[in-house]
Amino acid sequence: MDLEERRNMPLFSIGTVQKLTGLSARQIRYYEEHGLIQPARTPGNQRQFSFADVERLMQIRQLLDEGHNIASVKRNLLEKDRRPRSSRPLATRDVPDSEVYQWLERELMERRQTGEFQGDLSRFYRHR
DNA sequence: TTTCTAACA
DNA sequence: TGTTAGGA
Repeated sequence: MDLEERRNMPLFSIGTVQKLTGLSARQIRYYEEHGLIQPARTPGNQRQFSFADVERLMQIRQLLDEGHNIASVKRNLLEKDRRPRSSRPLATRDVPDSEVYQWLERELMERRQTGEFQGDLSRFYRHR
């Protein structure tokens, strides 16, 4: 199983992704309607998000925080999708999982400090 | 209990 | 975007 395979493996429910990204479930579903993300589905029709989906949603959140509207975010991401191997094959490197995990942890720590989490994820970290 | 779709005092 | 209804 290679890295890309792991990044695209469906693992999280919308509730988890909601906490991870700080976006509401409503927003997450809305972005899917607009083709910004395409999470997998369980046999029961429930969404299952991969690390790749979570990263993408975090990127959407970042753009939103920077003041972009949905249309702007949409253009930004669709543009990125249009040139996967064409204009960024040699320019882009594969991000190692270890780096992704570090990034995710940093994001989570920041939100925990700002009280964005209600302590439900605190068990994932050492209390010092 | 959580998530899903559809729709709007 | 929030929120609610009604079902899985």
